[in-house]
Amino acid sequence: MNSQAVEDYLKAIYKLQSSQSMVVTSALADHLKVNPASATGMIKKLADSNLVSYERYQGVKLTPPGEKIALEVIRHHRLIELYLAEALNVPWDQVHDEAEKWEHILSEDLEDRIDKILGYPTTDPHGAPIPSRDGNIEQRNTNLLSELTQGDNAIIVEVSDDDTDMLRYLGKLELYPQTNIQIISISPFDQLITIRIIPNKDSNNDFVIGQKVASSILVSKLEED
Amino acid sequence: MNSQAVEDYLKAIYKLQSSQSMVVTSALADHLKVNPASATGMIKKLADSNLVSYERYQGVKLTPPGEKIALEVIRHHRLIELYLAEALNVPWDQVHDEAEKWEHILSEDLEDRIDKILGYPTTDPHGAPIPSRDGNIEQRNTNLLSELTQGDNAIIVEVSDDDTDMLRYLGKLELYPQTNIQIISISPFDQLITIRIIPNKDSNNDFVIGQKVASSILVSKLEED
DNA sequence: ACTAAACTTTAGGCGCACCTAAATTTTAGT
DNA sequence: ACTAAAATTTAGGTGCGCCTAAAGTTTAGT
Repeated sequence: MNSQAVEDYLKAIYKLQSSQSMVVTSALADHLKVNPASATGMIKKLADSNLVSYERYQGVKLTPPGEKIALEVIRHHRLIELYLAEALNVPWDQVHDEAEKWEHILSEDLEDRIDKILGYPTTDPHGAPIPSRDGNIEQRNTNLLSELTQGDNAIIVEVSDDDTDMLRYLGKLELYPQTNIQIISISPFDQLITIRIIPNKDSNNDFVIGQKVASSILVSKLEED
Repeated sequence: MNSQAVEDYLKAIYKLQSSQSMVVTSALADHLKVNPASATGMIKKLADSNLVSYERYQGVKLTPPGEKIALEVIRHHRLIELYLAEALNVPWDQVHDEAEKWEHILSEDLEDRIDKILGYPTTDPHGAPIPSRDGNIEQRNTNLLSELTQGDNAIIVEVSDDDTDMLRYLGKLELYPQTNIQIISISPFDQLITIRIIPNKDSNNDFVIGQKVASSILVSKLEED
């Protein structure tokens, strides 16, 4: 087995696993943009290597060794994203695609050098936690921005990193991780959300986002004033 | 055709072409550590794509488009080597192996960013010239250190970059690019070369190198005092 | 000029990850 | 509980770069 393919599959399973506890073949195939039949084939090989546990027609789940590899790749990916942003000034909407390529060839030695230069960071430019070298990853209590209700105060924790256009748009709106926001209102029927960035008292700067944007933002709720 | 394989073949042909004007199948196969039959197969595909010109049983030569790609890859390789050495403190005997992996995935955008950060450099850590973006590479008038004769003064221009152990050894001897040396003597029969590093007047620091080391160093002769 | 050795190419196969089409299993609606 | 639709797997095939073994070409020595 080619290790790049293995890493891509394990990483995809890891990401999909957060929503469902068992990842279904079609979801995996969709995510990797391969035919479901191809995913089945690869899944069987991964199961033979003990990287996933697999039940025919049911789905797939990472084993501990599979999860370890997934977390190593994710660590590489996020360290590289941050390094590209900090050291090479790559805009945050481009770092993901670059990191997708680099994550598979990063040596342990370079990983350590980058980690050190960045000062042992814990989150990437999109706010996602960087797993530790030994495979620990911070668990957070978050909500989708789309789940909030009128009046809620929250801090943006993380934005999804894989949609360049979305990221550029969020950048324009200045919706970065660590930004405090308040939900001013939610319109009935079409669920448009009016938001205010919090240090800003001027209601002229309120703006409206739709469901698609709102569900690409992870927040942590803050106590009301 | 997988582009990594194509790039590796073109780069290898470029390097071998400097010694012979037509590269023979077995030399290419040796360099790439594949079976000669495999090289033949790939050569045919490269010829079909107009990247090399090929005569059965005679050998292979880069076409202009093939050379352009080769020089782009070499530019990537050398920029990355220098970047790793300068920005990430990777020791000079390790940068080659890392660069071998990174050269194939470097985007134009990142290439430019790295080039700029390094101040548009013209040589890599081993003294090899970095091709320009449009594919020009400095031609030099050099000799192998092993070709010099007693009394010659010379400056080290370049050392071969692909032998980790050799590089570590040269580092220990402080034989870096830009170092001035003098050939003190050459022993008969076994051709051992006694060398002095030139700002050093103390003959106690003279040392002896053999043919293998001497032929991994490119020098430019200096006028006698 | 000939022949043996060295080199190169051809022929036939392999594993990889992918694909389409057909068969199987699960699911959801009545 | 049954059946139609949806999801999944199996079967069979592709291109890729690699391999070994056999056949063909060039070369160097007599």
